[in-house]
Amino acid sequence: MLPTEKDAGSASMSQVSTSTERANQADVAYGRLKQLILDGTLPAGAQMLEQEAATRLEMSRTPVREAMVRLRQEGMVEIRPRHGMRVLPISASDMAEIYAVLTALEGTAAELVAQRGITPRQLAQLRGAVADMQTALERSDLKAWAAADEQFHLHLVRLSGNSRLIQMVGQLWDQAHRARMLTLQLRPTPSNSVKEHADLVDAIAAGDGPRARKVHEDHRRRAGTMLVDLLDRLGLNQL
Amino acid sequence: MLPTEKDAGSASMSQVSTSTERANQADVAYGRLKQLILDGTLPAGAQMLEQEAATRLEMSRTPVREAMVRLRQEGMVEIRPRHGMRVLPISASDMAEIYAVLTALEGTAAELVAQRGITPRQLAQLRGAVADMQTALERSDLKAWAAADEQFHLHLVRLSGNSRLIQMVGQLWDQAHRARMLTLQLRPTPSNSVKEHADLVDAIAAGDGPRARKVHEDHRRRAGTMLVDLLDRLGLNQL
DNA sequence: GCGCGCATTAATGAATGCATTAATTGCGGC
DNA sequence: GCCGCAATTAATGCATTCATTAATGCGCGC
Repeated sequence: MLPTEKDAGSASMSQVSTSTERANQADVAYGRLKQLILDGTLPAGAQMLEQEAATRLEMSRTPVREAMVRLRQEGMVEIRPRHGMRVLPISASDMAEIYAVLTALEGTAAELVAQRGITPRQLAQLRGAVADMQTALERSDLKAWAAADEQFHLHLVRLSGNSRLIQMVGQLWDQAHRARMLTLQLRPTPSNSVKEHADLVDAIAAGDGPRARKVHEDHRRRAGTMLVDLLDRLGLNQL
Repeated sequence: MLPTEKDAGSASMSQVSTSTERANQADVAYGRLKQLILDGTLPAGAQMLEQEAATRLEMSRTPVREAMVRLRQEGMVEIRPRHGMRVLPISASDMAEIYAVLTALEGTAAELVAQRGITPRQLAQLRGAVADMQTALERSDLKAWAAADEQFHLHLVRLSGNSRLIQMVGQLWDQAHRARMLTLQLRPTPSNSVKEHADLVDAIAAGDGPRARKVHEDHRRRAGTMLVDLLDRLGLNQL
């Protein structure tokens, strides 16, 4: 399940029907609603009734409801009878929670990748993403940096080969996505980013699982702490 | 969200309607179907059509379908058009995957608990579960041991206070539950179990986060390895 | 203006109906 | 008996309908 164009900008690993790749209406609704949330069209706290969504997506309420149930299970929305779905805001404490779990999961992913070993092509992919990050920073293009950063992490987690870990990480990314994008221009320049990622790639290339894990956990922990402090300092509680 | 009687034997943190605690039919269907899976009534590979489930649960297909979608998202079943839902079997490699993620998450939970500190009452709860495990082992009652073990882990993860971590761990527990129960009488006597859990409680009581994490990760890693080896050795691939 | 009670409205959960089509069955030919 | 094809059946996805009831609006009294 690779991201399609529909998922551009998102690390979501959408679940689709098992038997065929023909998208049913529920899948369409899920993808469309999720996109609205991830790209900020539906901001934190926004509500949308089943019938509104159905009208907007030009389908009946049945597939829309299924989509909303799925989004609820992913922690993206809450569903309140007579109020439809409401996009769950992300507070600083949510972010702390997300990053605590992400640190554990991605650290494990890094360790698994190092243990499994990595092909030259895969290594080139990771190094390529690091190079993209460097290029972006030289141009002071934070947006491109974020995209390259995301690409790096996506490759990394995928390489772990643990489907459950991949799914869970994807879910957390989606929950944090909007807040990360909204704070992108507010955060300090990630000047150590390139070095940290490169160190991780080195540890992986050396097959050093414990080191890869530590390097990556430290990286994720620092990023999380930075974001949480930023949200706290700016009093941003509903992103 | 505490386990209700309906969830006895399961660590599932079921998601219910937000606004009221009045269970709607979809919630009922979800709980009932999940119970059938967890208690082995619906074994690995078992299929159940929407209409069969609807008939059995004495409701229409609509809430049944929602329940199946939720179970699918939790990794408990797959849904194949015209074949209904099928209970996903757990293989040795699935178990390896589950335990790799559980080790990461529960290790983090242990660290969080130690960092947050713990009340005397909470400490007594954990020690109580350890004592229950000891009592069960003295009686060679593996079933009681498993229940006490599960209670310990449930307390531990809850005490982390990280709702996302709690939900994810619960999901993995549910996926592994049937396989763990089915192999309970096949596995070696968990003779180090009491000591390992007691060591963990000591680390937590001492507020030693890194130590708690390490003790618990080692514990979980060993348990996972033991189970995976057991499944491999016995050629059990569809539990 | 405010609060309360009643009437009305609308959103949902669930049931039902329908169109689509995958799966099964039956038949004929070899 | 086996295979292929056509007909039939049945499971699903989806749309529509209906009953329930929470939410809203309105009117009245203070």
